Amino acid sequence: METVFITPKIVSQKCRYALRAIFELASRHTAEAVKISDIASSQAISPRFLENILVELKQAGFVASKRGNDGGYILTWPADKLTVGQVIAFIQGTVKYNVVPYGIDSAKNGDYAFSHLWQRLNDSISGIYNNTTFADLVQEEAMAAKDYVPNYVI
Amino acid sequence: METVFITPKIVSQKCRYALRAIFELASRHTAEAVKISDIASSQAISPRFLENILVELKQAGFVASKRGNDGGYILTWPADKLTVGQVIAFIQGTVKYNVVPYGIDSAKNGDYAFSHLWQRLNDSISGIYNNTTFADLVQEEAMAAKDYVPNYVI
DNA sequence: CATTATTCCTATAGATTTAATAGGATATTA
DNA sequence: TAATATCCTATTAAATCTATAGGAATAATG
Repeated sequence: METVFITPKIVSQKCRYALRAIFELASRHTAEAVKISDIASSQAISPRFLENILVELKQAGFVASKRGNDGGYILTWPADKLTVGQVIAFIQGTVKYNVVPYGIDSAKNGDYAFSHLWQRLNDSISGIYNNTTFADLVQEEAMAAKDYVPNYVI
Repeated sequence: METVFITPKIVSQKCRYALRAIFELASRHTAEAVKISDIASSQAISPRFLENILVELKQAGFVASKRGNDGGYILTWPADKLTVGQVIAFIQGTVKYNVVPYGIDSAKNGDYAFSHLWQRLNDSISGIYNNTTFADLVQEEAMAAKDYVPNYVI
């Protein structure tokens, strides 16, 4: 039940909230806008903090908003086309790294070996991020929560 | 030459210094103790900062030290038995995570799907960390720097 | 048109983490 | 005993992260 993670905080709290918010929108297969307060309460996020996050997600084009009485947020992407990697990269940003090419004397002892290690690590993480869509997550959650009924043909 | 990493600071500066210090010890195939100042200059690390790091690495048992005039540090592990994962876990610490088991209604919508995602991510990262030894890194660096001559049998 | 409910924008505060420095104690060798 | 190096503890400066807050803009409703 308890797993030890070798990598603390690979994804920030803010980023996890962003993912949860989009997940929440994706899991409600409705055309109606969902209010911040609804997302906040069902995902246990501070409403005021979530507000800022949603504004950012809107500026990135992941969600659209409607103001006023029946306001709220909707997902602008099809859930099976939006990956967690896109959201994570937007919220946490990316880092540019110099990868030392093979066959060249590197400046410091270890530059090549370590840059290659970090690159392999990055490729592995990116592979997971970019191949996980919100549709995947929603489907997985539905199956786990047992409210998934497979399409048997009788 | 420049690669974009989706995960900023997956390994802290301090941790990278620790890895570099051990790499430096591993790459010098000598029984003599290596001084902090030597490691610091060849790896471009602040000597005073490195000092603290090496004391920690000693307490973890990765290195041993000798004080006084001919003092310095030596590696206590065989380089092909020590992985980067062991060092990273010690320096950065680990995080315990609740993994929601399959088939149970989770407390919040998404708990299962996300905990599974984080677990896959952790497994992937751990796989790389725990299968990369310092001997691997030293060999890779030697090949890249072109001072590696393969053992051709003529 | 006023009211109400909602998102939007900007600023800021508090806490934590990280990176680095510093002083002096301790040990080893010559 | 002098010189050189590691050892231990404390501290600081900067950056980052999390969260809160005030008030502006917008939309629906009666």
